[in-house]
Amino acid sequence: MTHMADMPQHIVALDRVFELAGRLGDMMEHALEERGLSTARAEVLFVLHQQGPMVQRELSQALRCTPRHVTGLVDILEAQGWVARSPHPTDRRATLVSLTETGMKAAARMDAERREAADALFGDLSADQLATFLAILERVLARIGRSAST
Amino acid sequence: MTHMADMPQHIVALDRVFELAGRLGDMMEHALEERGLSTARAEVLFVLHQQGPMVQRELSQALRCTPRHVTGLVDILEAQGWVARSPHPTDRRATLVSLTETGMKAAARMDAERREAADALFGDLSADQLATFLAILERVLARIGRSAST
DNA sequence: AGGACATAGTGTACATTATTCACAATGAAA
DNA sequence: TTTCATTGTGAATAATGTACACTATGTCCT
Repeated sequence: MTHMADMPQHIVALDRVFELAGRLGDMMEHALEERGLSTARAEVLFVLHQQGPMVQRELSQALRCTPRHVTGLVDILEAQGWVARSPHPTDRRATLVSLTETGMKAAARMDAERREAADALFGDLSADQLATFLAILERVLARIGRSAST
Repeated sequence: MTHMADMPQHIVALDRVFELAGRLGDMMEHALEERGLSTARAEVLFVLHQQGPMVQRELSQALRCTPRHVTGLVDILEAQGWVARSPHPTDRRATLVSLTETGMKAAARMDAERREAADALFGDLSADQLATFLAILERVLARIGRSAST
């Protein structure tokens, strides 16, 4: 049974990245579920807030899930009043999904909270430290080839 | 519509942590599913490899899931030959779960691959860079209070 | 010893998330 | 117009994980 002390720092770093992401993810999930949102449904709001109204097909590509799943997500979000479906102006097959007033406010609010969280976590680091941290992240990401999430 | 350039570095850092963890998680998941393992089931092997044979109740605590779920996970892992159930020597209610020879080899192999991956990702960083990176991760983790995963 | 109470594992039922496949309605191209 | 592609959705299914009830034990208390 090996003890922590033997661990090369690379592995510790890898573990810590997972641990941090896991904990942050849990916190996010918990915060979202208090508003009746799942991660996937919140992501819909996020994408719509960032990129504006969108056809379901585009949503499915942005979320990397099946069009069928988008139907389900939008069903719930619509029933809860976060988004609204409207007919596409030129293509009568397609459905345009846009944020309602409520959805817009919620998305803006969540975005603000995200910024606050980032500030609370990293805000007191020196510019140098943050730059190093970020540079390493970018470097590692580049190494594994970042195709996802643009 | 704001552009990337406006983003404070804190937020970029937060995003990159998620992006990195997400991509690494996807890679892990993909590697695991080639061996017929899900993340949860692989975690069972991981825990057993780290801490030795264990009663299902302990597994449920280590994995932070319900005892009922452990039953299901062990059912599959046992059917596939990764682990074996044996009666607890003193407590006849409990079931001891241990790695089979196959499971042991697989776990050792996966552990080695994890180390290789960590080395491939962080191996060429200077000691200073790695130390800074790690220090920031630890600091941020400490800030949000690390109760999970020991 | 006997009884009260906690604990370990599992059957049954269920919720959630996400996928595949088939299909109707519509668009686009020949 | 005929053909083919595309959009969204119904129906069925798979994977994960939970809650609750129940049996078989262990433990503790007089």
